[in-house]
Amino acid sequence: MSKQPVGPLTPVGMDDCRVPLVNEPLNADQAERLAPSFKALGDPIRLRLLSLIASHQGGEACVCDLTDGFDVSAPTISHHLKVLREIGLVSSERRGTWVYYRAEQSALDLLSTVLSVPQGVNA
Amino acid sequence: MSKQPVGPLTPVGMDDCRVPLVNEPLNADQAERLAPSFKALGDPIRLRLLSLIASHQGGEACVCDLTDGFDVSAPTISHHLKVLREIGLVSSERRGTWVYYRAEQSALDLLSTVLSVPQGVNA
DNA sequence: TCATTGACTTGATGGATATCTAATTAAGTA
DNA sequence: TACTTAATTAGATATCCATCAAGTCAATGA
Repeated sequence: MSKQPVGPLTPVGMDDCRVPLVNEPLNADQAERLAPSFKALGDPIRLRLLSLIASHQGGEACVCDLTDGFDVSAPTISHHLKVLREIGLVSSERRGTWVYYRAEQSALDLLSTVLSVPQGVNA
Repeated sequence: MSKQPVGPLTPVGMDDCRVPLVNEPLNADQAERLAPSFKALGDPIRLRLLSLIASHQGGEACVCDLTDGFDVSAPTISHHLKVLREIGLVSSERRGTWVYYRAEQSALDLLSTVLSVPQGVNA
């Protein structure tokens, strides 16, 4: 119980991270909360899955729409979706036989902001 | 020679990646070129180093300015700086006794764009 | 030339992780 | 109930990676 399992990105407690990292140095705490999200994006399969989900009609996609076009097994896809879900980059919902994944745009937006380079920084 | 060591982000050949991943699905090739950069950001120490460098006076920082405030050894810092440099997120230059690191803003900007969520996407 | 300081490289190690097969759960249907 | 399909979990394995101690390289100065 001494080390919590890296909570999700969206819910709360990340507001102090919604700042470009070029503006001021991240402190250790902020860095440790942000890094796992970037790590989750650091796998090509997860990046493609997220992009597939986020760009899909209606902002969500069924797992059955995601398994094609990858050279890995279904359990591996499932594993990567779990990583994305646990970090809060996507959410999932079961509807009947199928499970649908939805991209969490606010989480994406936060990470985008962290990496953004505001005009006129460090001329 | 069959598998190149994942080239840097900035130089060239990344222009086709400068698109929000919510706009259309990343293809396998794009994902494999982008993922290593996010992976590089996926470590809290590297995130802090990058932020320290990027936010430092003049847009650059000496290694001697970076080693304090971390709980890891100097070789470990050096290792993380190398990872950031080889992926193209920072560049380095020796001036006399000291080595200075500079953030590559165009690389940061590219990654920020990839994660950005344009208004009105997937209502 | 030798000593000092800054930075990096090397080599080893423990822990994390991507992947698979096999088994399991969940929902629908004959 | 039994069968089928969708998706996940469990367990095993091979690889990757963060870290450190020790050694090396580079620049400066006594």
